[in-house]
Amino acid sequence: MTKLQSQGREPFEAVDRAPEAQADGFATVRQAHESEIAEDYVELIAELIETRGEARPVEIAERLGVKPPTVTKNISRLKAAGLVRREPYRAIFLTDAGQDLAEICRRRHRVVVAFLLSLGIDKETAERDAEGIEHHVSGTTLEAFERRLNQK
Amino acid sequence: MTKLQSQGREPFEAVDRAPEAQADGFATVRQAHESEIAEDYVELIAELIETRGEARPVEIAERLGVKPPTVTKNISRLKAAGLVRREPYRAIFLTDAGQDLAEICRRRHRVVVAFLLSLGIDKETAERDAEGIEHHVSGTTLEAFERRLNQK
DNA sequence: TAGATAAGTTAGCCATGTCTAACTTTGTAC
DNA sequence: GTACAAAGTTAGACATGGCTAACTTATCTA
Repeated sequence: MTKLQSQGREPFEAVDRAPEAQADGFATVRQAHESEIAEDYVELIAELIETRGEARPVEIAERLGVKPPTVTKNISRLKAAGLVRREPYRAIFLTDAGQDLAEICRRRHRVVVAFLLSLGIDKETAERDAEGIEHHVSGTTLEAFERRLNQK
Repeated sequence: MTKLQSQGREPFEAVDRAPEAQADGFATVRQAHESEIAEDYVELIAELIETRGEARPVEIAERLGVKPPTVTKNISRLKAAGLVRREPYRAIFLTDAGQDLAEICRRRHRVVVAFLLSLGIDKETAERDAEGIEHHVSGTTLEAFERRLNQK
């Protein structure tokens, strides 16, 4: 666990943590990065299927701000991971696992955005920051956000 | 800008954003990833200098949970970026630019941790989540966190 | 139904960030 | 002052996630 907080020289003193705990934290962040792409893709695919009727690479590329070959490559990885189902040159569908993941991500995304908005942050910033923050919000923290949202 | 929120079928409806705004958001996240390592390193180096008197690769490796060669490689990049000063086989020092960045990062880190703690989240989780979240918190959001902290 | 255009893929490049194995340097303890 | 252990570096591999250029497939339209 963590040691006690130190003397309080500064307004918010750094919590002095055990090296392994700190290393674990960074490992968690690195792991989160690896799943971010999968999460962003399934989230976006679910969104596109809902709003557009289907998810096409060209649209995914546009929304993510990347080029089509990047999408092709990443979709293959998603397929290998069992998250999407698809034939070459056709639209992209989510497997059950993909849909479950999308559901979790979209819900988490909405909670984070709503929470930021509740702090008085403007929509554009809330969406922008949520995009990055959401992947690093643990279940515990997400619950805290929801608790705060409900008690308002 | 964003369109208006839609019908509200779900508890938190997804905000329907223009594709370019969304793409910008993802681009911002990708950019943030590129500076994360630099930020983590200078933050940690500043911390080690303060608490241990000097920053050594072996300790950085231990704290970040990576192997020494990884640290060597990343420190070279930091040196190339003008953030650290150092001779091979000797301790690592921050340049003025590195110190400025460290200061900003440490302050942001402390605010994020304090904010999470203020939501009733336990220390270990707060530290862990902050490690990932801090790199994606814009100035606007950081201010909102501080405002909230001060008004308690 | 033939061509043109748009969409999608493949191939191959690059940078990042991790690793292991092997080597060099530093510092210390006799 | 030498030898050994610890710290640090170098070399080289690998996966990820971008890109461009060139090719293939699908679609639409005249």
